[in-house]
Amino acid sequence: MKESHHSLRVVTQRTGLSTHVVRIWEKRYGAVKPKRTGTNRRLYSDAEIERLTLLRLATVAGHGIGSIANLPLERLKVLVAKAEPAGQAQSATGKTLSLPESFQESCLIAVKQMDGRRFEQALQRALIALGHQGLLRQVIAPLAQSIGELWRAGEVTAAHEHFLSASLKIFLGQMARQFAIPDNAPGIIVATPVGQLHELGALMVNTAAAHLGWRTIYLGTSLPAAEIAGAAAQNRVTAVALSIVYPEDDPGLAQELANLRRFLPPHVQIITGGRAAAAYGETLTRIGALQTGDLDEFCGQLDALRKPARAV
Amino acid sequence: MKESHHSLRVVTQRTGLSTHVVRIWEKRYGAVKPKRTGTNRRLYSDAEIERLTLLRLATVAGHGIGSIANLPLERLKVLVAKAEPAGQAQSATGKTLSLPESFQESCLIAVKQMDGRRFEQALQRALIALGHQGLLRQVIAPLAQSIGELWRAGEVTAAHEHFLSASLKIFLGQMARQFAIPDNAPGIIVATPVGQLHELGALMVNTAAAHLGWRTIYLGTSLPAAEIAGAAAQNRVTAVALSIVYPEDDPGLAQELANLRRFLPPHVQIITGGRAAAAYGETLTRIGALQTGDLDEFCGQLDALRKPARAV
DNA sequence: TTGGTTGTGTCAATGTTTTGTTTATGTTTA
DNA sequence: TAAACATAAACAAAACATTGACACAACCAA
Repeated sequence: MKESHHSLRVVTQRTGLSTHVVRIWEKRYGAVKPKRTGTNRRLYSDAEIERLTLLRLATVAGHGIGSIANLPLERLKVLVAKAEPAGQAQSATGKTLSLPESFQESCLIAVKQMDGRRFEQALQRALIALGHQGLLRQVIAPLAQSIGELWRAGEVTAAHEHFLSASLKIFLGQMARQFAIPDNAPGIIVATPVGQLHELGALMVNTAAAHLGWRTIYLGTSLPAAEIAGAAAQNRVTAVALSIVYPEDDPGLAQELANLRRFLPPHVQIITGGRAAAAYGETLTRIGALQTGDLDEFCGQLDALRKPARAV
Repeated sequence: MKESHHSLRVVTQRTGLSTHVVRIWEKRYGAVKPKRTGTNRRLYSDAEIERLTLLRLATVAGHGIGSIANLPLERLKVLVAKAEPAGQAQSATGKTLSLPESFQESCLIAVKQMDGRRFEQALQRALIALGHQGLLRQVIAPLAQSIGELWRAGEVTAAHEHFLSASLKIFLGQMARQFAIPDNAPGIIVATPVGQLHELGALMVNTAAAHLGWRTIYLGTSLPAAEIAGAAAQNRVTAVALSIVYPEDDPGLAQELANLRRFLPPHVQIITGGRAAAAYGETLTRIGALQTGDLDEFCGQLDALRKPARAV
């Protein structure tokens, strides 16, 4: 039982709600009842943050806050879980295993059946149980990896892989949009460089950055350096994140990366990640790009970047 | 049990009906009888939402609302399951006072600023004003076309085009999943054949089909014929929709299409559309594929297919 | 054919309720 | 001292309800 306490700022960061809304929900509807410090500052528990997150998801799904603010946690989860699909019936599962493996399992089953609705429900449940970061790291990332292995092993077809990829793209894209990012938040461009067609990694990065409160500008795959730089200048971003996954030996890519560094304003940080990023390590080091091994590390780097990036 | 109560807003999101229609169906035909809050707001149960969903699907299939509004749930399910012949052919009303051009304009502004949030807001407003079909035909389709022209004219960069494409993909994907589709609805696979990398057309088709009450299985781009056929067999679909946009002279594609026809069960209809589809017209005719010029036509063909559709 | 009737979806006007945002003013923290 | 937090009140914008009217297609009768 962790009884950690968080400030309002952390709450807004993690729920995507504004400070005003959090306070007014407390005052008008008693949605949460945070403890106070000796000097009257609010202190939120993890449970309350989860509750606020669920409330936001439910309001996005169309429910009025006034009519759901006092619902018990379980009811909220039910509301959110079947928010998107108007499906009914399947309440039978009963078991609420919180193990990431069980979520991967149910996702995989849905993918094998190519059942988009069930797949999304599984993801939604995982989101509720594990949170945004947990969903990304413990379910989606392993899933994207294992589908490739299953395909090579002949257990699933390319169609299943396509299905997973297409479904995940939509889910991730929509997930990143759910956060209320203030206009003065630091900006980051997310894309893949020319020749890199693998999109999932970029979308995961995009979602993670949005969850940390960054204003993300997602530009998809295979974008030339000049275009990235142009977009960076137009939007005054703090960083550019590139996902490099598949071709490990593209000679043009090294050149492209060097160009990007030259075109970009010097204060804009380049961050790279993905399976094939290490193959271009030398170039990346030379141009001063941060290299990221996994999402955890990426989040840490974003947090570090955030401090000095106050003034826009 | 859980006599959960939902606001009118939730109903519109889950059924795809407008608030006006929901209210008028209640008033004129007593289609549902929602409870009220102390302040006279309507409160719908899950059962009523399901009922309204079925009613919408039945009206789309050609039934007059006045003659089916009072049918018991079971009868409605039967009606929808084997969408009977009745009147058919929804004609487009066409006239819209809030001109679509203004929506295109505000969308374009958001794209030029690469402001994802504003873009989505603009689309959302257009959705409310024009409805699902109107949004697709009068805003999204023209938008996707005009961005290409603007790019060739040098008024926007490739980054803007990427931004639009990435944002639209997410929006369309999410739009398609909002409808409550019964499990016994006829299925359709949506994809693009090998070599066809343009995804937007397929996503629009996917959304339109979902709105018409089809159970869609979206598989993304560049899928080999064998894979499509495999997915079709596994999911017992009624049709396969292919979007063919860019390479107009791919000799492999004709072969691929012929293979698809051979691999598919004979009763599965192939429907093709997209700018470059006509270039393969001869092959398409030979394999008995339906060729679609625009979304309107596509919707008509889906309606026609529904009648003889027999879930194996 | 014409002209009326019916069924159906949409729109406008008006008032109420709900909800998010802003303002004003004072306190705490770094 | 500047930025973040707190409270309360006021403001503004959605969303909702109700009524009445209108547009348009389909159908029917003269």
